[in-house]
Amino acid sequence: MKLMVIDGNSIINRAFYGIKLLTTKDGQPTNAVYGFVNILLKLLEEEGPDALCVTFDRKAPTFRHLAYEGYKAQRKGMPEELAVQLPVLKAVLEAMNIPRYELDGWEADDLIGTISVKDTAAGWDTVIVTGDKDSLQLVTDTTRVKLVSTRMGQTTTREMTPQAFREAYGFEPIHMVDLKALMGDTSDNIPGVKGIGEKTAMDLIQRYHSVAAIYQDLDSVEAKPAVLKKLKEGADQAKMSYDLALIHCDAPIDFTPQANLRQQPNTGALYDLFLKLEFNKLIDKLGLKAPQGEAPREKQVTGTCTSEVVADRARAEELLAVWRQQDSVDVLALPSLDVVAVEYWESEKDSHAAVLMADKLEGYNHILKALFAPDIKKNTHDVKTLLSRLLNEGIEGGGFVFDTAIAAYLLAPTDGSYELETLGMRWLNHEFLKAKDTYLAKDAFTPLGDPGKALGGLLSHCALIGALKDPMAARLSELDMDRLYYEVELPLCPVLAWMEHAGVLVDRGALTSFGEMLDGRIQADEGLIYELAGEQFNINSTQQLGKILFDKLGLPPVKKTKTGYSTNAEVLEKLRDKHPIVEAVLDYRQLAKLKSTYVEGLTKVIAADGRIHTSFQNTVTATGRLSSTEPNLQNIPVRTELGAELRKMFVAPAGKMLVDADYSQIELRLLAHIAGDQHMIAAFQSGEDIHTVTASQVFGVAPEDVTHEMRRRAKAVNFGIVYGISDFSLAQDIGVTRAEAREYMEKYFEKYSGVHAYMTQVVEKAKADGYVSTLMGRRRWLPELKSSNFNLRSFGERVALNMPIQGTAADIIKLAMIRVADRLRSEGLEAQLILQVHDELIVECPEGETDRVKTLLETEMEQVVQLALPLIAEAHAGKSWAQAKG
DNA sequence: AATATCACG
DNA sequence: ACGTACGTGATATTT
Repeated sequence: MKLMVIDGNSIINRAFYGIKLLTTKDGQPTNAVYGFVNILLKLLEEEGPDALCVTFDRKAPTFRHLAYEGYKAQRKGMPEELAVQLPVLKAVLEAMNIPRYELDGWEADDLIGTISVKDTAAGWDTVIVTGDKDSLQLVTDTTRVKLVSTRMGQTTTREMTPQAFREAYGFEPIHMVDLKALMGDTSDNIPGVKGIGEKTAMDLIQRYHSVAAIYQDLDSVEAKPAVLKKLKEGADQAKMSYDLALIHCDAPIDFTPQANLRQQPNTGALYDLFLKLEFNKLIDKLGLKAPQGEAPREKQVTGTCTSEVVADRARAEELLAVWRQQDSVDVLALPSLDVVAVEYWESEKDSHAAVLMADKLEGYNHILKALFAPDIKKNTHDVKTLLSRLLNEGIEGGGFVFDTAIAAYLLAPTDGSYELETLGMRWLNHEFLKAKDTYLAKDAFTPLGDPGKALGGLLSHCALIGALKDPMAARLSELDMDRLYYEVELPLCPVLAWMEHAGVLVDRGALTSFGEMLDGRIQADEGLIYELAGEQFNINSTQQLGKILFDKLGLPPVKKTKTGYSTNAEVLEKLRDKHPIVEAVLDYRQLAKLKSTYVEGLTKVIAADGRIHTSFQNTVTATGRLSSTEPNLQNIPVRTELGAELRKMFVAPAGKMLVDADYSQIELRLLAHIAGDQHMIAAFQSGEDIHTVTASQVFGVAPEDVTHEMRRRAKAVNFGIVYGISDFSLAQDIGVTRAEAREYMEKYFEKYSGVHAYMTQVVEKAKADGYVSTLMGRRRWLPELKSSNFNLRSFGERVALNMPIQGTAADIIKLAMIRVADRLRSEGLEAQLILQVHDELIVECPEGETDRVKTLLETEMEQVVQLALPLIAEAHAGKSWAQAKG
């Protein structure tokens, strides 16, 4: 029979430091508990013990840095985020019916020792699970130690049996105490003998086995005179350290292994706990169910839902008429649009769902057109994607009044994914089938799949949209995001869908020949690099490149990454003069990037119409910006001459033009406005170049005497401020000393005192409120600000500075897009918005509309909001993106 | 799946 | 004393 005893404090510590900080949606940290439970489950599977228990420290401080207050024995220096998780872990253990041992005045180690001794006496084997090496002294033929370490979420264990121990240390496990007595252990506050380190101590214990043996006849000990002297002087320290290191196996606890036999967990209690902790994966993995007796909202969500598969045209028309009378109906469609579920609520409780299927309905396309017309008000999940797909089928959808995906995004913009089943869990405490297992499964609605199950999933998710709408809408109102939601985010969706549908024309031939030119130059670089390196290798492998540059050619490594040498452009730039290969690698890198990411990447996604149709993501960024995927058209090169060539490949079709309008310095202007800084506002109102004005202030010279270098540095300061800069990073960025950088910043804050005041005030307010927000009320929650981790907290502070600015710029251009699209349409222009690049809009229009479009863009972009200073947008037209960029 | 790099605002 | 700028996405390599 086998008992597993876990060192609770040690393992929760390892879990805490080994797993990145996780929190629930209200900011409660959970990573240590999560890690502990996972380690526990893994070990149970690995060992399959017959009995199981966990021990915890309750020991008064031995030394200075341990604090003690009643039962809450807590190491001083134990971060708050970890301390609050201890009681949670204990509650989880209780729900799992795992016995716990803790005793005032005793450390977890002592309890473990006592338990292992009693275990052995009872004829049981013991497995000790801990992260600390102290317990190794307990290893015997019947007691093993599993040493656990957790890094980057990965847990590894090392098994210590007597043999393994002897191989590792060269003496018996019991003499671990003696080793510690000599060498000490800072983490446990064991002083050891002054001046004796690991090497000397190991050597002594390997030869003499114990402290007692060494001190019994110190004169006969063979060692360097210096060591002997230290031993002699440290006799008291050795004795005391021995006592400290020795695990006491006589704790007064009532223990029999039989009392710790494995028990089934209390699944109801565990479910409740894990739900609160948002351990949804664990709930799934353990197959936990809600406790009996309360069926949370189940009735309301799925209980009285009747459903039908619409079989004929007449019935469809009948339903369409009913839906037109509803305040709103819930709609959920497959990506193919071949199956669409529509549900409406006949009363508070009763809902009816209809399923439209392409292969069961004549005139299906016509019915979809009617359903998605504006006179039927609809709620759905991810309306932008739906509208985009509808456009591909020739249907212009409208009448969408609520989108659960966008609502979830505005309420928690850092969550990253907003799957319906996850929202169901978060908002309704109810577990739903997963989309991927049902209606989005492979072959879901074909006989190859499980059509019944697919339909069930689709209907429950459709009903879920309806159930989520009210609580989410209420929350949006509560947080003052009504206008942002209903007047910005929702109306932007059709605009984005149209942009995706329109796409941008690409000159495939030009792209191909550009690629061929690159190929030639890449091969030349390759040859040169191999020759200079004296061998062939994979230049794309940073590891192989590092070996060549720093090992073989002996260049000085500038920086390390966690896997080896850093070889990034910043490093290579510093090594440019040291060896001709460096320049060749830099050139190769640039060319390879252009070839693989842009020439090849873009060629792959040119559609049949010769155009590229990106996807704009509107529920991704933490600040409210859009992002662009498959392909990303928001990072097409422009900064280098060669890269900018690519923009010549984005063209207007015959008879049309591209018009590109971008905001001038929108983020700095917003900083001036939000901070209410009179000097910066005045600087912008004067119409002078802002970086030159800043340079003249910081360097104390007249604007006309500002040199190119001064302007460059001032520009870096301006940008840095928006990002929450430090003098260190500014110095690094512009290549001056830290002191100089600090001086620039001081001068800057002297002049722009409003900006300085804003920077301190916004962080303070964020700490008090727990969030920051933009001009239009977009929020980002900042639990990081409460962290005891300096880096994390500092990050939170920088985000608090930056998000209101970047986010307000995002709000503004989104509203501008809606206005521009509205006006283009209402004025009967053929012009079409096709791209957005954060502060830049691109329109394709007939040549004859060019001037009107330029003016329209500039006006709408500038007039979106009235600030304490003007917003400036400038438009240019051309036959290609390169030309239109101005 | 994680890491390093580099393209953009 | 800490460790060092905000927000994205794609590619290639390595595990």
